[in-house]
Amino acid sequence: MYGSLPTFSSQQLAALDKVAKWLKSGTGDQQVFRLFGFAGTGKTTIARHLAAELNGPVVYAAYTGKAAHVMQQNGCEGATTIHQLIYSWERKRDGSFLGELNAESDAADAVLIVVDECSMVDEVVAKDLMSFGRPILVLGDPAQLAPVKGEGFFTDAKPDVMLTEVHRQAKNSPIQRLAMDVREGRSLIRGTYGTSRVVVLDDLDTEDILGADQVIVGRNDTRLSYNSVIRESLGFKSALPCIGDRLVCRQNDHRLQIYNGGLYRVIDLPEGKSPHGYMPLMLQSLDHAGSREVRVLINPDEFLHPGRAVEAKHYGRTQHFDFGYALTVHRAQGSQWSNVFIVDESEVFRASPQKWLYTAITRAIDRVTILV
DNA sequence: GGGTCCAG
Repeated sequence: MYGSLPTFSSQQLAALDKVAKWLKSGTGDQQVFRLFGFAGTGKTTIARHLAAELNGPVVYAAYTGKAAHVMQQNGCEGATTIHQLIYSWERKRDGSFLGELNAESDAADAVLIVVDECSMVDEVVAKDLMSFGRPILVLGDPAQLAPVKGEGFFTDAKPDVMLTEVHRQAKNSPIQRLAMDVREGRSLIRGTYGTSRVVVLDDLDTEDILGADQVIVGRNDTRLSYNSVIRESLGFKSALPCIGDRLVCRQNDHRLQIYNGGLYRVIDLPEGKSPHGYMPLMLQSLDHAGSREVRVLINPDEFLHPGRAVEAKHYGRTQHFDFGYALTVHRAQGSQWSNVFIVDESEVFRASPQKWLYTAITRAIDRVTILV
């Protein structure tokens, strides 16, 4: 198997060594091992490599469906949401769901549980996961956004290992430097940094926005207005999804294997009647090339009246999407794109503006344009 | 004052 060994840096090798030592002898005293690192430092690669050497089942999980899906893409077999892993769900009379800890969970006899994007995990879920008494390796970036309510339970304590060398972008790339500036509290200065730019409205060209692989904003209001403006520029006339439109999924559907945060292109509007005026769409995933098409059913009302509450009986029968040209940083967390356009709304997030902007910038691999 | 997540 040596042929398939990834090339590790000395920092990564030291991390591997520490985690391996913990696994070998330390998990009785210390249930949780915190392997932290800035975005793109190779945390999952290390975890997967260690898992391959273990005798016994390793389970992979993340808080969000999207993060679990990204784990799968990175070779973490069977990665799932923590909710799917440890709870069993019962439907109550009013249509809501009651989750109970599932004693039969695969977590109960795992030799190791690996949790990615752990900055999003809150205290309740973290403690439920720990109640199985199995060793947990948590991966995360303490500089990224915490859950909306409360603190990140795992990122609230000191890391056991902190990876600092970024491999996602080229070393000392402009993106890395901009991200570091923000992380360390310096403010961004208007100008050009390689192919990346920090701009004000006057510097802006439509192509900066339309040419980006993803637009990232802070507020939902901004997201909706960017979505409309971009759709208008692209020539879409209808308020409903059209062939060629870019959509983001808003709720996991494990049966259809679509996940919240997943991006899709509308490739067909199949003819045919659906009950209640539901609208069938044929979609192609934009997150990985060559994936199969998926047929979903949407409720047009969710597009015609965004923000209006949807009746429960309708909700369960359809899938839930929104236009995906612009995303909030909160929903873009865990994803990455080559060329990202950011509308800097960090000042709105008063508790942690630098975490907001850092998370936004580190979504970009090759190029970022930041409108300040 | 602003952002989200999970469950069939």
